[in-house]
Amino acid sequence: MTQQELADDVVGAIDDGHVRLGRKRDHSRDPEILDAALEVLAECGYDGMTVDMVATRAKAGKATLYRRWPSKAELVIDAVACMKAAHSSPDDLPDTGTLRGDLVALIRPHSLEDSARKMQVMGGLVSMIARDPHLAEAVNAAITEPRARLNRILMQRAVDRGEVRADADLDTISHIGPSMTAYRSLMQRLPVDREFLIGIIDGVVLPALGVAPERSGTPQEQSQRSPEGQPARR
Amino acid sequence: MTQQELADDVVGAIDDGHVRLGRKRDHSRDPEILDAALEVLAECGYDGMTVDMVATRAKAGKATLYRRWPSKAELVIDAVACMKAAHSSPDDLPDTGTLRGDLVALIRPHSLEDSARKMQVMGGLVSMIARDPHLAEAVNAAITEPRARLNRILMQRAVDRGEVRADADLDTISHIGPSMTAYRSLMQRLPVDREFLIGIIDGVVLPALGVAPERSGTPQEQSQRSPEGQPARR
DNA sequence: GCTTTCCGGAACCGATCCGTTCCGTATATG
DNA sequence: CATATACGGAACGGATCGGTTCCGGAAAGC
Repeated sequence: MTQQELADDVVGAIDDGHVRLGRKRDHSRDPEILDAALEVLAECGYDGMTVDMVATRAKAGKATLYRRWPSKAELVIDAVACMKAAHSSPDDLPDTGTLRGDLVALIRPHSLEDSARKMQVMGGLVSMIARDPHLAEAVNAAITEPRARLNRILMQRAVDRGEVRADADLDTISHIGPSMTAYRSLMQRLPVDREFLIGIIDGVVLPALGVAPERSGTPQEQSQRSPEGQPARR
Repeated sequence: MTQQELADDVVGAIDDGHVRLGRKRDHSRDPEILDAALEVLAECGYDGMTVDMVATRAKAGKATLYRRWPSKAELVIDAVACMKAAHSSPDDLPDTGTLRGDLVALIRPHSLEDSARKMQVMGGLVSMIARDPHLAEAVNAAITEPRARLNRILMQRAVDRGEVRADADLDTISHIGPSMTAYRSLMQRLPVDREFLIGIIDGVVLPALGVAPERSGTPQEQSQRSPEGQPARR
């Protein structure tokens, strides 16, 4: 607890990547552990999650976890923070020429699944967010902000193209999707599927941006055109 | 759970208000207890709330609570269910002549405060909602649905007046306010004030309903009075 | 005034969980 | 092969909490 731990924290000072892990902890198993933490977090929520569950699922010992993180809270904060990593790759930015096309292009099975998982994690953390500003910041930086930023970028591009009104409140509008998705998923417990999201885009987001509801069929009129992938109009 | 409880549930059969509380539990202190439960729930969340806290705050003994409710979970469900009572009074239905006026009229200090409290309770229950369908139903019936219905009624009236498009998806649009309020309050931890709500009404809800912003220069400065004959609806 | 009933308060029990400690072992170094 | 290190696993200690039991006393009924 004293000299022992302090000595452990002395870095080996040689950083040639692979050899000489010498003194300091190597963190090589962090990803598995953090992933397991997120998994349990999504399933059981913060209070329902136990450190043993995480250790077991990561096939690690509880001691290993406590050698690396000082407490359950810090582990969770780290796990949340690491969600941001898998994001903001440039191919996540579609460019179909129209804002509607871009927004719809974001709806893919992988995206739905990823978003659903994030929502579950968020749901499990809500009650804790209210009491731990540090965690609140982590959630905001890892989940809330990236998602809104993505929308904001697409919308700003549309503004620059002259496709939408320049005076629209993008800060507010970029949160419509996340808000209604979270509410539907966590509070109403209804499925967040492609149909729902397209309804939001056509029925809420685009109108808020002053984009006229193009084309005959209003969103409500089932586009009996083709139930699955819409015929790529271009 | 068996004969004992069944016998207890036999009512004294005399309902002259004050005398002869005979066999059944009298429930006279239920309101204080349920209110205390909601208070603690809002502050600490479901898992952070202890039965002792509720008892202490209601100036009751823990035993009294367990005489009336079989478990913490049932107590919480009852507490949530009783939130619905204070609602749906007819004076909660403003009638200003325009939808925007009605929606704005709903924003009052009391309303903001009441809504904030409900959000806190909801936030404390989110992780539990995911795992207890019974509780999920209670939350939906007591919080989610009443709020959306109120919006839906006002909007439907506006539709009947011809103020908004008849083909708008009121089911979706009536959830915009609650969704964005919950997200802002619980996830982003930003204040839900009058300014924010008016921004939602003018920037999101009314545009989604096809009501042109009455404010200055926008694509079509259509007055909200003439509903623009829908081109061949249906 | 006496009895009955219920309530508030406190002690109690069993289970759970965080965080720590200990140990046998697998792996990497030399 | 010998040594050192960290790891997985298990057991432990302390604290908390759900739920139960018990008791002194207050209030209602006779």
